[in-house]
Amino acid sequence: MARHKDDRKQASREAILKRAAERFRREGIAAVGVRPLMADAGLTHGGFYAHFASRDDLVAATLEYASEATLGYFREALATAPEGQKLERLISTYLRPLHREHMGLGCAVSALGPEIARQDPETRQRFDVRRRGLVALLAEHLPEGGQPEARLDRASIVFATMMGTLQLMRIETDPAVVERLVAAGRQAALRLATQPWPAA
Amino acid sequence: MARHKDDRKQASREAILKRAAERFRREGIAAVGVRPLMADAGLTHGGFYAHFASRDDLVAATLEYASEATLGYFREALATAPEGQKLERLISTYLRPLHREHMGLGCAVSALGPEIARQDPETRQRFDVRRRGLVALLAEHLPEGGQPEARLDRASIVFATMMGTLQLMRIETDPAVVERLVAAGRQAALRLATQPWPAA
DNA sequence: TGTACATCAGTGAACGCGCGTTCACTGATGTAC
DNA sequence: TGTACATCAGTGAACGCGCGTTCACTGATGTAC
Repeated sequence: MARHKDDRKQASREAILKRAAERFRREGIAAVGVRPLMADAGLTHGGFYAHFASRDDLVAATLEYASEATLGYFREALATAPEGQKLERLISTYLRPLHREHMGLGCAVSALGPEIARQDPETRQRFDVRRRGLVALLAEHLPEGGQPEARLDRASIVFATMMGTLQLMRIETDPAVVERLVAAGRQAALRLATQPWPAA
Repeated sequence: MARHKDDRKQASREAILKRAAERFRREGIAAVGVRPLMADAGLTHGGFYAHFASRDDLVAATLEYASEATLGYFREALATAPEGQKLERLISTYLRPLHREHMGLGCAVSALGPEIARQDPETRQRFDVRRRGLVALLAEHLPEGGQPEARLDRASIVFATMMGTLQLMRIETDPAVVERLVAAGRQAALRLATQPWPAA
């Protein structure tokens, strides 16, 4: 059994993924090269291919890794929220100034949405499993009633509202407008989540 | 007077901007080089610097150009809509399957949001003038009443909802889900735009 | 109208550089006896 | 326990390539007389 060896290899892989997840989100997928990334992880570039088949393979793995981490973060935020305030907690955790600033540690869709849309369908599907996880988390805390599919649609739109608002906050340069966007976005998300949803 | 000469130069500049606006939106800003872009415009790469001080200068000019075009497109769509249906027209023009497919010709925020957020403040501000134009267009067709600032905040959130939904539609690979997102997104945008907006 | 000259958008070779990927190697660790 | 051997993550030089930018040039157009 080569247990310790495998552990060390796994630790290197984790280090690479962690740095990639942060830098891709902060600088954009296209802006981060294999060499600087490996240097960040304390390795040299040649070793990269012991962990990933190609840079594209890394991109897919990193999108999974980042969204898995975000999902975990929101699960934790929910766990510490008092009953009856879970939805509000979810919304105000997502839509806050801190999330605007720390692009490298936040929601991958808000940091990379269009770049993800340009990936091949397989990569998008692997990623989308986690995004659906976050939407499902939202759906669980919507008021009860309605068909499950309709609840998921609704949760998707609440997510779209928060995510879209966060992106606008990041483009905006005026701090006063950013604050107004946070407030208006939270309110809108809460309204969409809780108010009756008429038939189309 | 070197009128004709200036006209020709202006035509070249336009050709470059037009191709850049399309390719940046479709492939991402970082993915399009000066050389292939100039070839697309029927020129060789050396001439680029007769028109732009640098690639960054082109990026800023292109973002203005693309968003100006989108703004014009929506103004036209509004002009042909019957009175009383302008808001619906605006929403269903933005949020439709065609817009999902033609990333290269659509809203720059939906195609490049996070990449725009990474530009320097000056570029973002130049761009934001046009984005505000689109939001103002929305604000004009919100139900009357309320303070102008509050109306703009509201219009911004309606825009964020549509834009966020469009991005999710582009990540989604299942056509059935895409259709559900269009329907739910339109409904949510309309609700946010027309229903009473309680104080925060 | 015809000729000499000036302008300058556009050309394409060349610059240094970083990219993704390959590959012969090294050296620490784990296995066999 | 001690020694010989196998494994394989990690190293770093090298590959061909495209990048943004510069620059000496060309050649079509516009001006001057």
